[in-house]
Amino acid sequence: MPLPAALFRPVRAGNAFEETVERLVQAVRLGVVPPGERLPAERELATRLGVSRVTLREAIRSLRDAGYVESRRGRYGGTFVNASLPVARPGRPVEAAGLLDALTLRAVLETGAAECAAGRALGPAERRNLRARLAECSAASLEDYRRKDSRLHLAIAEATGSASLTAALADVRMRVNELLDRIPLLPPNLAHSNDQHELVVGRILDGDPDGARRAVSEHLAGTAALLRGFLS
Amino acid sequence: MPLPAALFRPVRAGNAFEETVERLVQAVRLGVVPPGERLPAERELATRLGVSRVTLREAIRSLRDAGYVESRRGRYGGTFVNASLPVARPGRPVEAAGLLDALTLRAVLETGAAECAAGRALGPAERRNLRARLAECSAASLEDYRRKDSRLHLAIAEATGSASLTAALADVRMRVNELLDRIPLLPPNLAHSNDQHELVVGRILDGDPDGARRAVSEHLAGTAALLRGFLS
DNA sequence: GCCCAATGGCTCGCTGTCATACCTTTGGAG
DNA sequence: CTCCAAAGGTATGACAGCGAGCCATTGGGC
Repeated sequence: MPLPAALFRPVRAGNAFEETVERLVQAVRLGVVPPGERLPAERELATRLGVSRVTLREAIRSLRDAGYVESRRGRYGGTFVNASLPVARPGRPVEAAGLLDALTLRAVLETGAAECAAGRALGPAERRNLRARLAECSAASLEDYRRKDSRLHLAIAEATGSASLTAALADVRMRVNELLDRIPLLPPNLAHSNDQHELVVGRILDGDPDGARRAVSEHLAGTAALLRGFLS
Repeated sequence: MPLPAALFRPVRAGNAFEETVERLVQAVRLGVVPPGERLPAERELATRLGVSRVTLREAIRSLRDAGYVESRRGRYGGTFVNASLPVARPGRPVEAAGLLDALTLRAVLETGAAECAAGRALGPAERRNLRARLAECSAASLEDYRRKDSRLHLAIAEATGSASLTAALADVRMRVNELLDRIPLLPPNLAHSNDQHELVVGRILDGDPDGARRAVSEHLAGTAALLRGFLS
C-alpha cells in the first residue's frame, strides 16, 4: 500500500484571509446568523477566530463586496447579515471523487450525530431548539430552504454536545451545499424532505437512536441519489 | 439559543510551524510511516503539506530534536523514522468536556467508517491491507501496540475510500491516543482488543455493515469506559 | 574513477499577518 | 444637551512564512 495521501494533505486550506472568508460565509449560508442579525463585534470575532482584526476586516469587506453583509458604525452598530443574500455561484466543476468523498463523510457524520443525539438526555433548551428549527424549515420558502435545512441539520449535531462533531458536520455540509446549488430544488422534493425531517426529529426527541439513524440514512439517500444522478 | 461556538472556532490551530509538527508527529505516532521507513523528500512533502520548505525543515528539526527521526544527506538519503520512538509525554490535564467531545466524535467516525467499508466492494489490495494490519496488530508488543492499533483503525477508514473521513479519523485518533497515554495498557485488555479487531475486520471483509458497526461500537465502548473511569 | 542525480542544508528579499494604538461615528443615559 | 461607551475605520512597526536560488553531501551508474 502506498502512503495514504490523506495524512499528508495540506496543513492549511489557504491563507488566513481566505479561511476567514470561508468561515464567515459558512456562518451566513448555513443559517447560523440569519438575515437581519448581527455578527459578533470585530474585536470579539477576531479573538474567537484566532485571527488579527486587520485580517478579519479584510474578510468582512470581502463579504460586504459580495453582498452578504452591511456594516454600520457607532454604538449599536455592527456588521449585519443582509435580508436578501446573493445567489450561490457555482465554483469549479465537480469531480466524481470529491462528490463521493463528501457524501461518504456526510453520511457518516449525520447518521452518527442523529443516533448520538437520540441517545442523550436532551435538556429543555435543546428540545425547544430542535422543534423550532424543524418548524422554520417546514415553513421555509424555496429560496430560504437550503439555509433553514442546513440550520436544522446543524442543530441535530449541536444536540450531541460535541463541538468537534458539529464543526466537522458544518464543514462537510458546506461542501455538499456547494454541490446541491448546481441542481434544481423542486417543491415535491421539499415536501418529502420535510416529512423526513419530522420523522428524524421525532425519533431524536423520543430517544430512539436506531430509529433516528435509519430515518437520517433514508433522508440522505434521496439527496445522494439526486446528486449522483445530476452530477456524474 | 446562543450562537454555536463551534462555528466561530479558531480558523487555525496554531502557526504553520506548529501545525506541520503536529502533522508529522501524527504520521509517525499513528504508524503511517513505520520505524526505519523514510518520509517523503522535503521538496515533495512541503508541496503536499502546502507549506514552505523552510517551515517544513523547522518542523522536521523539531522532530529530530525530540528523537522521532534522523536525517541523512546525499542521494538515497532522507529523513527516517527512528527504530525506537520517544515515549509520549502527557500534555495539559484533561477536562471532562474535551474528553467527551473526542469520544463522541470518535465513536461516530469509527462506527460509520466500519459500516461504510463493509458496504463497499473492496479491492484485493484493500482486503490484503486490512488483513496485514490486523496481523501486525495481533503480533505487536505492548510498546508497539498503540501504533499498530491506530494503523489498523486507520486502514479501516481508508477502506471507505473517503480521504476526508480518513483525515478526520486520524485527527480524532491523535486526540484519543493522547488521552490513552495517561492510563496503563494491560495485556488482558490487549488480548480482548485483538479478539474484537478480528471480529471487526471479519465483518468488514464479509460485507456485513450492521455487524461491523456493532462490533466497532462494542470495541470502542471498552476503551471509552476505561478513559472515563481513569480520567474523571 | 568520474560524474551526476537526488537529497538535505542554507540565505535573501518580499509579502502577508499580527499586535497595538489611535480616530470617527453613533445613539442612549444622565 | 452633553457626554461617553461601543462599535467600525485607519495607521504603523515587527515578524513569520514564502518562493527561489544556491551549496554540500552521498552513493550508484557509466
